[in-house]
Amino acid sequence: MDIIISNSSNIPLYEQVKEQIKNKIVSNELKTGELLPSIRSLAKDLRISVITTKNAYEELEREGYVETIPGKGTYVANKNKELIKEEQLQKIEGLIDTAVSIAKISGISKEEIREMLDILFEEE
Amino acid sequence: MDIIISNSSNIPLYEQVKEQIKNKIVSNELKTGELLPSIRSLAKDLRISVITTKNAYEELEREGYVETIPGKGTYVANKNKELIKEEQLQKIEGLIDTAVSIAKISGISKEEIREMLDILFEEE
DNA sequence: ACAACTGTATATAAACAGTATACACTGTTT
DNA sequence: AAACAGTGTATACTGTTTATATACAGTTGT
Repeated sequence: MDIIISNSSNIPLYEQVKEQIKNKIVSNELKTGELLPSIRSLAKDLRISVITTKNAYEELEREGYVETIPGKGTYVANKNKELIKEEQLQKIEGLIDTAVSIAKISGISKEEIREMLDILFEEE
Repeated sequence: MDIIISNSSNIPLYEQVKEQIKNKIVSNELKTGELLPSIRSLAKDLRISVITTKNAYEELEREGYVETIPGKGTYVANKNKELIKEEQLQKIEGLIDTAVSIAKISGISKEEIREMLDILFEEE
């Protein structure tokens, strides 16, 4: 499982792991029913503690993205695809909303943001 | 000074205070040389500790937004306006960038984001 | 000098992030 | 059935971050 974590980031390790796995589920790179790497092997890969990977998996389970069976492993859950898209839309709306707030405060125009959007959408 | 803080937010108190004061400086609601409320009076207003308001002011000073003189008070610093705008632009670019990343992962189109941008820009 | 205001320093408590290690469950191999 | 090698779980500990109370020190006007 290719996950890249940064120790110098201000984002907690378990959250970096959580987000990247969530992304793989949302993008369908990880499909429903698929077995995730064990917390141990993932921890060894990333050179972090077993407990940290466990925390990541626990949060994913709390949010309904995975299901874990003691002694067996952790599997991608059958989460409603429409619900997932709705969550992503809301996340984006939140980001755009703060961006707009900042723009208004500092007198930045809508066109400047539009340009950023155009450029960033092509680039990646 | 009207600042609204939420105890239930996941954002630390000192950071909520810091951001809102920074916004007032960026929007020129607080002008260069102006005296901020004392850490004590602000703490009393917001019903938080003196140390917490002090932490907020310290960070603002570290970022060059204010200057504080022991025994006298804390004043809005004469920070380069162009530099401030540059910082705000970068902050917005970061937000749009993550929004675009999420959109690409979950198959959300540029048009959907554009619509959000239009709506949010009119609303507020 | 004193009173009333400023910011500062020290010590403490609680929550959070990350860890190591010992424990318990599941499945396979013998 | 016993042994083993894999899975997740629970406990206990360390260091950092967030927030606090309280005692200290500088500035100003009377």
